[in-house]
Amino acid sequence: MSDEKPTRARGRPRTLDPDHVLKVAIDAYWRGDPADVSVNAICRLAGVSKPSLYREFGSEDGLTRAALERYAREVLTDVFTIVQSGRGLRPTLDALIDFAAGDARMETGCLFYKMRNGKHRLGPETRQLVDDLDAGARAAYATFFEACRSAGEWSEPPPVEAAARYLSEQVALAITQRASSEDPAQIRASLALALSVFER
Amino acid sequence: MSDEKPTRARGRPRTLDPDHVLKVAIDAYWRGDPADVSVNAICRLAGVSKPSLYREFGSEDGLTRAALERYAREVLTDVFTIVQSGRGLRPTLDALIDFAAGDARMETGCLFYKMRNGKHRLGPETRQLVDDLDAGARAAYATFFEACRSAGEWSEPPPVEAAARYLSEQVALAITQRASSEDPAQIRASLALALSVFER
DNA sequence: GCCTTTGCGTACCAGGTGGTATCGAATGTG
DNA sequence: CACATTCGATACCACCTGGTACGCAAAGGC
Repeated sequence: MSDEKPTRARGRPRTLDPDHVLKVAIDAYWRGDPADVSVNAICRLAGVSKPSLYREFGSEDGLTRAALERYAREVLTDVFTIVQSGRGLRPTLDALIDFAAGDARMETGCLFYKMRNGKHRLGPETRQLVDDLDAGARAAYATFFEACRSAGEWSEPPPVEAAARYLSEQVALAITQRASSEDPAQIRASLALALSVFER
Repeated sequence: MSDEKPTRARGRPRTLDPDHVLKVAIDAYWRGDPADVSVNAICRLAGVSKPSLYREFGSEDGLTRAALERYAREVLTDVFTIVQSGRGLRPTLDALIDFAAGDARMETGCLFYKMRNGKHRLGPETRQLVDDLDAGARAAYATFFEACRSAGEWSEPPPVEAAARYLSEQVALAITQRASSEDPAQIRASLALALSVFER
């Protein structure tokens, strides 16, 4: 493609900073409930006019999708890294517990889970991305259990898909609870209890 | 009190049927997401004018509170009955699993949990009722575990409060998942796995 | 017959939503 | 210089929200 350059600067130079807008949007969506944050609010917070935002992202759906995309790239990556680290069963589960119940970034919950909880309110693009991320996470968990089983670390009845679903939902539950300012210690204890089913 | 009578019929006789309105409201809230059902929609569905509804319930908060109150009286009661049935540990947990993963009424989720999930969107009265019901449920679960411990059926480490929280949240998770049309068999399997921590 | 009392419903309110038409500002190009 | 081109911002759109003012209908009391 020839338009990979920073685009011919012919007309009025742009003052809009899409990166900044996206940061503000992610922060606002993440801190509260995505469904309660309007584009007007984002514009106000980012100091940007509404038409500028719409020129950049096309629609509210485009904005939320871009926000979730970036969030996945910058934050969710860490979870995949943990799961794919190749450590054993117990160390990996412990690392997941640490992340879900301890990581400071999850203090107000997870933007992904917040969007997933209100999936029916999202636009089609964002909803699709949510579904893709969800499927990706479950797949990662499944290959993790598969590896553990191959390594002989785990030979209990639940099939890997069921275990992956279970692990995924327990982590989601724990992180979601952190958004309602519950006691992190109790959240950690509950998650540890839930994941103790993989013990013996 | 002397005004317990059907109220002096002096003026125009009322045609509004609060019972019917409440039924319609509960059904609409329950089927979808309470936050997505407006008073306008309730009025349309119930065939009632908005001022009539406001004369009866005062505000949207009053309506949602009345709906949740009745829902608790008619549906949630069954859960309390199960927990307080005095059966043993395993039978009670199995009955809870049956209810959460099998009961036809939970096919579209639980109105209480739907409201709890979007608690910040509720009015003060309804939110208070949600908190009260939540506390009541946890208390019931706690006394249940206490009884099991006294009966010598259960002597594992988790303190009763932690166990109560855990059980409460696992049941909530299972019922909430049913609202997203997931496979009931998998929901049941996940919940059974989660509650297997109380096994030995 | 009137008058009071009560309830119902139309038609409205202010405020917020996602989204856009339009005009002016700021640049490079001829 | 004038022009095309690109961007930004005001000011608007239709629609929906929770909530209400007000006039009319339907009854009992006198």
